[in-house]
Amino acid sequence: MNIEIKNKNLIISDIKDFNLDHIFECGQCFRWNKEPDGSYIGVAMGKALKISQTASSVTLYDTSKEDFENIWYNYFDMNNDYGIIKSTLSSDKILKEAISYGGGIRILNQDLWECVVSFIISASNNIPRIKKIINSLCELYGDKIEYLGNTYYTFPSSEKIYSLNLDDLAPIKAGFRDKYILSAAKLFHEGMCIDTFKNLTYYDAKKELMKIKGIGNKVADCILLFGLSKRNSFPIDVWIKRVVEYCYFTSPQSIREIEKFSLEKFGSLGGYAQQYLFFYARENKIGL
DNA sequence: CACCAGGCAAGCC
DNA sequence: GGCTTGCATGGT
Repeated sequence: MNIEIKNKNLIISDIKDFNLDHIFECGQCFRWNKEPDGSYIGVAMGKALKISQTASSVTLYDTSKEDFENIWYNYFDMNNDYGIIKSTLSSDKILKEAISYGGGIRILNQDLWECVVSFIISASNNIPRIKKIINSLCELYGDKIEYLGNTYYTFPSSEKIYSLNLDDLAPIKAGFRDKYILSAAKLFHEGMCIDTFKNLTYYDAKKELMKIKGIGNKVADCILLFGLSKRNSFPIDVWIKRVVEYCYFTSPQSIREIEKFSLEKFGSLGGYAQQYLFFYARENKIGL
């Protein structure tokens, strides 16, 4: 990986296993949008960013070396060798096939609080509407950012949301999930934070997360994977259930069975496997 | 009109 | 433990 600054833009050359469409369309994040020119603009970790890619390089617009090193390097999981992960998973025929479509996926290291709220909103919902609800929440209660001549909004802090009530949240149209968002804000107000989970095992961290109303088995797994770097986590949603049943079984399976399957098959790489399979299924490569 | 969408909580057995 | 039902809202 090679870095240079040119006209305030930060350009990365010699970067492998990195594809913006794969990264942003594999269901792990909700605040990145594709522009007509193929670039993406999003807000994360309190910063706005436009990012584009050619065959040989990635450009982060109007971005300092400090922001790259302090924020985006870790956010895009650049200190992680996906070549090894992919070759290990490719010993499985199905995964090898899935990786041939989504080989540029990277698991983003996202903000814990944003993950908690975003995946509470994701329950029994569809991705376009999840994005819409989160965007409304940010426009209403986030902080303004000016970037490249446009206005963007940060994800509102837990304290900001703690100061709100159900009527305040009504405009974002979160439906029955609004009260769960407030319950999460209450626990964070009472001290829950990234350090709460620092030394916990996957299972204990999951139990802790599920103290929040609105966080069950699947939502907890998403937060563990994207917000707490628990890469063995294998979130099982309707898509993953379908693709696993279709590719590895001949009949419907319980969630328990699929969890057991993931643990035995993918082990500590479960999270990566889940992302490749999700992208594979969503891109409709197997007619699900 | 019914049915579904990255599920979950509560209530039942 | 596992199974069923109601839940807000918007799209097909």
